Amino acid sequence: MHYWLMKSEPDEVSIDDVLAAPARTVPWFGVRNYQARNFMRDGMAVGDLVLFYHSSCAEPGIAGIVEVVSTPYPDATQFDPASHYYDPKASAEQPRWISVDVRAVRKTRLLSLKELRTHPQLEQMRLLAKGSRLSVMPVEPAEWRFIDKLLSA
DNA sequence: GCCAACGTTGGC
DNA sequence: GCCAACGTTGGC
Repeated sequence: MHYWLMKSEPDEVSIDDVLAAPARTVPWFGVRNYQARNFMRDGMAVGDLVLFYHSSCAEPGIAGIVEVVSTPYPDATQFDPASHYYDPKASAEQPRWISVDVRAVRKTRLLSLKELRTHPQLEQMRLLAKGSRLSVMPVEPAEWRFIDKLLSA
């Protein structure tokens, strides 16, 4: 059982969109960074819990919790020339990028980036590291427990 | 729109 | 394999 944080632009896919999807489940597609991909490919398992983070928006922060409900499979958008995420170097025989399906567990209050930065207990969070741009990253169990407490309070 | 930080590309 | 140029991310 591992904990993760994944970033999504709410204009593309928000926590409300996940809640509104059939079976509250959506494919997580569009990851185009090798480090993020490797976390998904090598580290994620069905049942892992994920902080759903809204990025590139007015109030960036944690907006919900989702759960990994599939093993990794090829991201379909890499094969689609019409897609923003098309990758001409990927082929069906040699896919380069993967997706996992995630299901909404719950929407939370918005725990903003600003608030996250105020807690010394979270100083070491990868998300808060200078220059951190990963869209998929692990969360330490102690960090998860602390954040879970903040979200329940 | 700015810009810091980081990743990728491609010539050599 | 180096590294300059370029592209992207993402907060502000």
